Amino acid sequence: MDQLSEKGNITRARIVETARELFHKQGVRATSIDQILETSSTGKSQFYHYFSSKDDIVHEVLRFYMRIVESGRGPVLLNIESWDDLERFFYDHVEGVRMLGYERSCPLGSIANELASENEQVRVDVNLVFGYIRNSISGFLKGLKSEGKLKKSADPDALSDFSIATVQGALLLAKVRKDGTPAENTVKHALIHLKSFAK
Amino acid sequence: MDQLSEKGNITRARIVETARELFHKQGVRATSIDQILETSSTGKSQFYHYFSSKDDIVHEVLRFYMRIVESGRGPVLLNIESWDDLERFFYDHVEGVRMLGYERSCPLGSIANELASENEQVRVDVNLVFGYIRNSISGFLKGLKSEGKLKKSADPDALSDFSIATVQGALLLAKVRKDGTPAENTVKHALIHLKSFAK
Amino acid sequence: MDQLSEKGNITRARIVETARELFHKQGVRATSIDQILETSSTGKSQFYHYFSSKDDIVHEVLRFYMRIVESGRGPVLLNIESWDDLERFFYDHVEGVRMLGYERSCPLGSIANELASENEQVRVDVNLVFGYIRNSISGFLKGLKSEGKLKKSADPDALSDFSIATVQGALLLAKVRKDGTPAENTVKHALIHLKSFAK
Amino acid sequence: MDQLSEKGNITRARIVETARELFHKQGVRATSIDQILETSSTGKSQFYHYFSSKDDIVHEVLRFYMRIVESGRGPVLLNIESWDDLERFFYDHVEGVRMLGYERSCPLGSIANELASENEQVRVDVNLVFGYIRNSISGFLKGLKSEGKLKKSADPDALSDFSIATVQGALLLAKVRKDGTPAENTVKHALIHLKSFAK
DNA sequence: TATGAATGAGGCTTCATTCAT
DNA sequence: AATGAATGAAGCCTCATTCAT
Repeated sequence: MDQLSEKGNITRARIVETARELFHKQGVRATSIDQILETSSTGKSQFYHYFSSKDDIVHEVLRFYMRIVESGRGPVLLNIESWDDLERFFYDHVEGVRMLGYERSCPLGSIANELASENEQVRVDVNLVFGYIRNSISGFLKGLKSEGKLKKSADPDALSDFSIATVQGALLLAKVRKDGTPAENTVKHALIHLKSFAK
Repeated sequence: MDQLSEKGNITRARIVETARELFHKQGVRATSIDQILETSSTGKSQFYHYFSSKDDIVHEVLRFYMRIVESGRGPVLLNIESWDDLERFFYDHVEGVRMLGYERSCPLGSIANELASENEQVRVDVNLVFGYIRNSISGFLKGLKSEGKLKKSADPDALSDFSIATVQGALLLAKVRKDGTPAENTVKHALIHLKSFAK
Repeated sequence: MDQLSEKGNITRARIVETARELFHKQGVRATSIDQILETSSTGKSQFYHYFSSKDDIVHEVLRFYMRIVESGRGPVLLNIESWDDLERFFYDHVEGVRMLGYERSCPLGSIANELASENEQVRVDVNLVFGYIRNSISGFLKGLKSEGKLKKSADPDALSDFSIATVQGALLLAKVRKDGTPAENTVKHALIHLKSFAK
Repeated sequence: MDQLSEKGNITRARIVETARELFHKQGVRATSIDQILETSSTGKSQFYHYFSSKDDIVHEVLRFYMRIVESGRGPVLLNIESWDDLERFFYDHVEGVRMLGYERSCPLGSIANELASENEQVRVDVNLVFGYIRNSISGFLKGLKSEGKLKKSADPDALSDFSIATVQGALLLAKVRKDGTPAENTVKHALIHLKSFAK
């Protein structure tokens, strides 16, 4: 019984993981449920045992990203506690797309871009993740500020948004150029700007 | 004779314009050819009289943006000749998505994000437009530099990439947040950073 | 369980049988997948559950003929072991098209004629069937030869090709004339010629 | 005026010639009117100026073959007046498909095979051509007979049908095998058989 | 005689989803 | 928990044909 349900969880996890990868690689609409099942070697109609619809698995994938982010187990450092961490936050992202040949941008940004206008749930889901990151960065900056290590003119929330936007734009530009240089330039200058507020 | 060919061009232009609008609103994959034809009140299969495939009309839409950009007739100031122009470049973009209720991001960025990985032509097309804008900005900065009005440490090309990326990221963030504030914060700081190189 | 899979197989077999009949009656290109499904009372898009494409079902139909030929369950005697068998081989074919009002020729020849130039798989598939028949006839003739019952000048392989070609030509002529006489004349003379090598 | 109508005739002839070639190469159904017009560099809708329908141009192509046959200007000797002529009749056909890489069979046989069952006009048209050839051969044989140079048992009409059928079958076999050998074997034996009636 | 825009039916194929077991 | 057959709408595209000039 327990074994079975565990097996189920494994199957379910395999489907989510495959979907996540395919959504990132080619987009949500370009990915059919059949392709997810084939790629994950899952028998047809297993899908509707675990998920209620395609929208549902998109939601699950986004929740998966949220869990990754919360747990800190992802490939990108998100728990920002120092200027070095913030630098890693930026460069981890650029390194991430470099490893994929600059053929993908941020998986969350992509999905949001594709679906946010017609699927409010997607927008909210992505917002949650972005919000978490935002809090991580602004928390760090607020800490600095309370320690008197940040200029008074610095607005932690605004600078967090600036950071997230810059990363998103950098990754998109890398994909369009199929080259990491513009992304590196972007994050480099973003960091220079952010650090200009340090005292 | 002239009327006829004009009529044809009108139909064609109507299809392109409708496609452009729908692609921006809901994405390319979410837009069916039938929907383009219905929305533009065009009889079925006129489409393939003017375009060879769906990819073809995507290409045409992107070429349309290129023409808009080259002619300077678009809603965004792209012919950058002063710091004020650069400021307008950033804020025109934010204003553009504000008018659409923050439900869309950059039409070019969206299409690239959705299709660039699987459609090289799309990537190249978007690159052309981005390249034009990049040249416009870096041209301005290079001019400043030759006049001694820009710090020597400033790299015009890198700063152009930074500008484009920030705008793209800002618009995406506006869409995800359904709110213009983060975008405004982003472009504000981008401008501060850019101007920090002025002498 | 068994019933289910049988039900599936039955659906599939029904599709193949209907396709086979329609291909023979009106040609492959003249037969739409929709027509196959309607005629076989199969719900739409069941088709792609069992076959990957139209080419695929053509392939399956040709494989069906191959199985018929190998199993000897077809309406034509193909297991040639005597002069009488060879005679029946010829006359079975003519009788076959007579029953269909001389409105069709050989189903394999038709499909090959229509598609072999653009579909190598079809050519290969038909070749396999023709090759089987060729071996059957030449095997018989070689047997005769080894028993000294065939003139030394007789070339079993060449005479097999001659037999197959004559049958194909006879059936086509019957269709063009909507009359069996020329086909009968053809196979009669083919047999006379073949028997002229008997000792 | 005259020039114009002549120009028209040239356009028309070009369309017919292109259609003839494409029908032979890939079949009638596989050839679209658009393809005919494109291949012949003819503006669209010129077609319906000269022909009333696709069936009509098929008819015209078949009438073209009839005229070729009647005029004796074709690549195949059809005016049979000697055993040598008959031999050439057979070998010209095989040589004809050899030059086309054994990728096509008889253009008339192909069209008949594809359409005769559903288009009576096509059947009649092909029959006319085949009938002409039949008369040519049987005329020769009847002449021989009246001169006492043919065995009494020989039936000129039956042997003509046999000749036509063998050629058709030979060409089809060449196409299926993508090799001329079986066709050569077939016509060789057909000739042996025919000559066996010579006195 | 000539042009090309327009039409609409239909072809092949894919999709998300449900059903029966 | 799992299987795969079944469904029907919809997607992209091609076709033969007609219209307007």
